Amino acid sequence: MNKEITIYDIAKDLGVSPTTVSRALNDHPAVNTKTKQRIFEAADQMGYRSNVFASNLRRKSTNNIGIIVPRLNSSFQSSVLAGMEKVANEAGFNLIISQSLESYEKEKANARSMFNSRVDGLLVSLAGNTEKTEHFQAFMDKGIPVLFFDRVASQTGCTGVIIDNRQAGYNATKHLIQQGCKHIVHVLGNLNINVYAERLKGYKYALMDHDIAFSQDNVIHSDLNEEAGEDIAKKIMAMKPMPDGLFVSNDACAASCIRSLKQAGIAIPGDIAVVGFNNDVISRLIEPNLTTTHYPGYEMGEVAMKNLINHLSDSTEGVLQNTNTITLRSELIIRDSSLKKKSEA
Amino acid sequence: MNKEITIYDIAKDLGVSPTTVSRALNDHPAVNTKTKQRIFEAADQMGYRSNVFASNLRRKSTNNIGIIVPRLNSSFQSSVLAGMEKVANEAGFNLIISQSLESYEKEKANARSMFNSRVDGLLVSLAGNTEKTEHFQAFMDKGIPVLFFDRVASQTGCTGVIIDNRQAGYNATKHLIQQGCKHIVHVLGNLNINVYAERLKGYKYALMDHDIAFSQDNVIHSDLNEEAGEDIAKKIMAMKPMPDGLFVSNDACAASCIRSLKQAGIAIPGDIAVVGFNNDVISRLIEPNLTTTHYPGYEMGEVAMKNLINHLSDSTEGVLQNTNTITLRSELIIRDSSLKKKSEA
DNA sequence: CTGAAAGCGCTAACAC
DNA sequence: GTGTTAGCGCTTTCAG
Repeated sequence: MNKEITIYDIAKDLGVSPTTVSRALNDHPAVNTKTKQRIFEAADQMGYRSNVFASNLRRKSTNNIGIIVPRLNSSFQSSVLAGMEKVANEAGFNLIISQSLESYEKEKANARSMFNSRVDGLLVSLAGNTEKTEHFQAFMDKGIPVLFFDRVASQTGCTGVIIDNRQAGYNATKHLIQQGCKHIVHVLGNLNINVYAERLKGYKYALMDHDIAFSQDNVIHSDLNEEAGEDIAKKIMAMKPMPDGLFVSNDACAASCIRSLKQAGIAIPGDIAVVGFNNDVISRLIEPNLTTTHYPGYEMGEVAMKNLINHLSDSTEGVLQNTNTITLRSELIIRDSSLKKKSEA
Repeated sequence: MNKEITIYDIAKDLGVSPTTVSRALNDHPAVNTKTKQRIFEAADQMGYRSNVFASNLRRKSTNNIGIIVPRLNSSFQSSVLAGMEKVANEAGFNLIISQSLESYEKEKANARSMFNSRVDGLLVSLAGNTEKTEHFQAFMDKGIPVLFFDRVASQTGCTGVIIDNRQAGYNATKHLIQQGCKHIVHVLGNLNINVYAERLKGYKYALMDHDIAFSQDNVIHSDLNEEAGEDIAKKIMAMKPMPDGLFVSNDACAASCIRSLKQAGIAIPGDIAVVGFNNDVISRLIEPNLTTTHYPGYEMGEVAMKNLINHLSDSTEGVLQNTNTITLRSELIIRDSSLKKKSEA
């Protein structure tokens, strides 16, 4: 393993001081263009690579941004990550990514590790059972920006990038009502997660605004995964007056639910109109095509990362901190799975 | 922003030397248990956090592993990442992740950046248009292990974790033949990518072994995404004797293709039997359910990461380098989309 | 425009 | 079992 070459080697070789080399390599303006040129060439030719640690150690800043997501293998989350990576990469930041697997304990451990790795900023989408956010306090105390996306913590003073889940839930429900549904079941995930809690509110409000009584019996809690779809279908078929509308907080689950219902001979949307959430690929392929809410994952990633990086590079620290919430546009996409009437909503 | 506290502070506070503190914190055996205890308590109470850079600078090793994938927002890749993250996290490594967006140039830039970040090891799934692998030479020269997964470079001496794509292609094709198909079209991606090249070989061999003539006209090159499915459907319907079998190298694309064909009134599998690849969620939801090859993404991630970490911790450097290829089991999952006969293959 | 010198916080010899 | 010392490679005053 041949030895790493340092700015000292270059300096010696060229008969200048290490300081000058350092400055040249960092494109400092106060260095003669010619000297710079020579230094760059030498560095290149000698196979020099900067030692990030020495530099970090001195500057007390990494170029690393930490990201904690509930799961990496989720189509929504991976879109978000893709958007984040693009922006970060272009701005010269590295991404350190970890997953909480929906566990508060793991999230805490990951946050700790990010903290020790001295990330310049942190982007978080909270785990399902996270209730407190003390594990991010250390970051705030040190002035390291923490920004939440999608699954946000409202208590903290941190910025969050979200969609208006309440409105989206409202719109989805209203659409079903307008299609003539009177008895609408809502399937959702952990209510601890703002996303589901808000959609539920939207669902309730929409019912209320259209004089339909809300009943806890029409709310089904679920893991919202593929397997859960079957259970949900069973539950629905077991309901005494079978519902005529179904609003599931996730496309994959809605799709698997539709499959089970169809297998049992129930017509979609004839017997039950179904609305999903996320606008996953699957919503366009299942039959009938699934009405859903377009959820801009990639853009959310871009916006969150841009915002974080702005915070970092903004010398007037804290000024932008006032931005509390950035809400992205989401949109109900109406397809066949919910169209009982020919007229669109 | 309050000052960071260091081992010196702890040392002073406790009247011991920084060395002892350092040793204690690293759980060095040659430190009195009592002293250790005291140091841990002090560290905890003073809010100490280790400075990774100083440590890295000294030790000349990070605990970072770099990962370069073609795209983050791919269901297969995100499964792989999830598997990798799990293993790495448990072993105390951080993941620095970037995407090449299928571009050789970006892959090169990302590799360079990983190199400068001094990752301890690198995991790569190659971009579509990557033909040379010189950009990883720097790693090899420095003895930094590079391990490829899924999309591997055969030329290098690096280990690769893959599935037997040729065999999988062979099995898929053979299955179609056994279902009575005589005219089978194969849809694939960039032939530059081993994965597609190998599957094509498998397809050819299967035809040959069953005395069906191979024709270039039956091979369709595609981006294999959702939109491409429609084009493919058009192309197929335009073929003079319409094919009776279709082997698409990706589920999402196969599914969208099935949808288009069905819309045009073509019966699946009656008129055309279809086989996909990947065992994506979608294969279980499309109608008819899609015959496909189970592609163990999560396991691939786990295996690749475990292997890399073994390389790293193995003091007998290079010994395990001899492992050239690790092949995971993949398996044809037969569903309705290809079942022309009642008897299974 | 350039350089000398100090130090970021940690660890690894080497001593005791 | 503990301490002394030196130095990892860089950046940053401060002084020319």
